[in-house]
Amino acid sequence: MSAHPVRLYDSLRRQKVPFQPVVPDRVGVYVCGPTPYAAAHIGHVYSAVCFDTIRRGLIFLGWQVTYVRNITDVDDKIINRARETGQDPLALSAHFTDEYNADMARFAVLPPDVEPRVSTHIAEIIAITQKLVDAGKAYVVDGDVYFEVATFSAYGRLSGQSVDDLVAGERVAVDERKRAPADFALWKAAKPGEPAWDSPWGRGRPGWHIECSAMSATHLGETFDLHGGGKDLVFPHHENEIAQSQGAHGTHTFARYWLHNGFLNFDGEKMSRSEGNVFSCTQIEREVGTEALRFYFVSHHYRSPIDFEYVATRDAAGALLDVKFPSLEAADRRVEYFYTTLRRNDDFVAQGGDGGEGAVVPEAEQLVPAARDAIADDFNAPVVVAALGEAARLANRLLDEGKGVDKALRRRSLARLGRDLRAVGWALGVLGADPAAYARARRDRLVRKRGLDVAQVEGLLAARAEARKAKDFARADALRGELTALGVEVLDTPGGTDWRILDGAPA
RNA sequence: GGAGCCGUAGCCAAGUGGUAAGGCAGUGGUCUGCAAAACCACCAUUCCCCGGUUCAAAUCCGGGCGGCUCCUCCA
Repeated sequence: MSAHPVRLYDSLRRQKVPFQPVVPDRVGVYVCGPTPYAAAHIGHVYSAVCFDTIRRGLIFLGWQVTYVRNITDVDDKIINRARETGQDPLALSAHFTDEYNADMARFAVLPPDVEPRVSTHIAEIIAITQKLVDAGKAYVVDGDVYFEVATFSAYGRLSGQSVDDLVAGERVAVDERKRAPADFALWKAAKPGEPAWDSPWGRGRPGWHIECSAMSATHLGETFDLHGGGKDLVFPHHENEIAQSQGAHGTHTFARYWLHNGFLNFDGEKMSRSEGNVFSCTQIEREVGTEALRFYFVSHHYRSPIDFEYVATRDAAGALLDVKFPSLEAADRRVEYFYTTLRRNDDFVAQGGDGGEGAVVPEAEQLVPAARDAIADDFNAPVVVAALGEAARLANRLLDEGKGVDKALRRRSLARLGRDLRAVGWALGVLGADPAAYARARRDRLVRKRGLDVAQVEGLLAARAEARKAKDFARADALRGELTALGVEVLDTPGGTDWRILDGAPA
């Protein structure tokens, strides 16, 4: 089976274009990963989820994907943090790398096929730097090596900047030793206490940017398919990568398509520690569950910025007491709907079979092609989410109204819908859990948040069951009222009475 | 100062030339001892404003207004 064709928005061309791979049916993807110097926050999650969803989408469409996501483990931020805490910089970044990967796994982000680190690619970085020096595109000053931007005429094409404007807008003090203000470091001479390696220019360490040129060439080749990253990386990081890579390897090499995800904003403001809107992965998991965040993210197109809603309760001094995420709670309810549907569907198929081979109702065949079309059109995940909703509604309708439909046809259709909901869910990184496990985890989380006494709830439920059995509906309703006051919703089903936490109930 | 993005119903959000997906909330209904869940129906003559191009514009062009981002090693 050959891969389904894809159209994608290329940041460099600034338009949607048909994707042409270097090698048929294969895609090499390089995504700029984290610089691990502190715990990951939901901004990291958004970036990781955007490209994970693109990766899953490509796989769903039949492409053989090689996914490379680097770790920048040698960097000023890491060195500074290590100095503050008295740790070894590489040990510190290794620690936060492990934490980062564990955090991303919670949000169903697949591990990369290759996860290269700066510290293990020093030789490759030196080699490409040497190539640039030899070609007269970089120069050495006091053990530093700088890329000379003037040697690359296309500089600024990706970001829409002109070199002259960059000089005019320069806000940081210009290093007088550089030939031009826009020139940037490929290699930095060692300073005391910093990690350093031997090089032809003396001991030192790589500058920022060069590692991605070296590592992408090493693992994907000098020309590869897709390069991704956050919009903030367009300038200078990606611009510099292009200049370095093409300077070293030739003009028409490097990434054939550039993908950039939008940023997360918070009530119109940028995320920052001082605003108190840097939310951790653990905090999200505790408040709304990880799948709610993933579902919320894939309900937006990856290129659009997300204005992230939160409601903070603060004390008189302005310190944060509590944070709520209403839009994530809504996403969690929607996720619950899908799992409830899957659970009903699973039970139905498990009890009476899948109807064997044969046709299904026509609407039940629409989910996969609809998802395929949406993914193939610049990875339009929100449209896939809509298609999932249509399919779940159809499943519920078939489950509700069996009469008038051929028995085996109905079973086949439902079995098909159950499979396809999961397959398409996989493409978005959602609906991968066991429905019962999801329901349990959700209830446990809400019980914990509300500080509910489960034994008390179960006692009231038992009493109500007695009353109902005795047809004492007045008493049953009174008990329901008590449970409602506790924030518990009682669900009478043919299979018995279940309960859940009432949404919006007092904490 | 330079570069770029965005403005679609009460809210969230697709749609980039062919006559407004989907979700939340809301209203009515089916079902139910009562509920909930689920399902059905209704819910933008219109896409920030003003011009223009076109047989046709939310989509293209010009001009406003409003919000945001990058140029600060922040994902």
